[in-house]
Amino acid sequence: MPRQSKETPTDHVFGALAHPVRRDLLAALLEGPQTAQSLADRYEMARPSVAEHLKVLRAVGLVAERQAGRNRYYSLTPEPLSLLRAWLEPYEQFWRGRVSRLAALLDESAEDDKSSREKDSFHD
Amino acid sequence: MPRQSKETPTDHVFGALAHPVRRDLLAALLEGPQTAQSLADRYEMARPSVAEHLKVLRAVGLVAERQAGRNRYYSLTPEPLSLLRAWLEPYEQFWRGRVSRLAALLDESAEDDKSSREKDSFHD
DNA sequence: TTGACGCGTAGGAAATTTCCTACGTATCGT
DNA sequence: ACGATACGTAGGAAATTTCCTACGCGTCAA
Repeated sequence: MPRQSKETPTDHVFGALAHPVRRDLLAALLEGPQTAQSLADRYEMARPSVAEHLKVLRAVGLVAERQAGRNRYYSLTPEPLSLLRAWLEPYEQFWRGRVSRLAALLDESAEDDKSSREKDSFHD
Repeated sequence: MPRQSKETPTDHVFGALAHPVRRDLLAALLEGPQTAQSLADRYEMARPSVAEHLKVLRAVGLVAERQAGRNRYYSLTPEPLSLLRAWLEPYEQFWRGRVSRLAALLDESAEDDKSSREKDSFHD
């Protein structure tokens, strides 16, 4: 059964980044535009396989192509990664909340717990 | 062929986040600790399947378990997401660089490089 | 033009992932 | 103690992903 047709752009970005080879390709493109062949040589992978991965990256807008004669250069267009940053935000907020709550707890317990020297853990 | 045993913690985090259900589970845990059963009901999925996903999340440290009698509560521990933020950084830097380079280009006409074979310029 | 080269995609085999039911273990209420 | 409940995991079927070779199209250099 197909998963669902209810995928958001963020879902697609996560899907594109899910594969290590695709992340490696993005990292390689940080150095500048490359052809599929040069990328394939670099990763000891057949060119068509690299092309397939690049197609996935292009579908989510992480990569752009520029035709130059019979060569085709792929370049990095990292804008969609902002979706990833946006996805991250609630969790960082959660994390900050947890930390500050923990700090408050430590503060209180430091006042209440002057006599105790043991390393009591409070997560169990 | 198994891909490789050379996976970094960042690779594992990306792998854990690759599946929409697992991202949904994390989102649900933002509201507080939950049992596998309540999460399963919420997503119309069998409990063992949810348990499997939670196992993956736990393996990368995104989720913690707390036993309470015969119930087991899963809670969010988003620290590993900092790896994701770190991964993001070079791309944001790249993006900022591109923007400022474009601004510079608009400001002044640049000199020609020594690329003699072909014209190689940004046509944007 | 012709032949060599770079390219994307089709088609399919192999590996992986996902999700279920069935089971065994531990805990709660009576 | 006893049954009901919550849990994790095993085992396997189905879907998906990944990667290759083979092919056809367009481009460069003569």
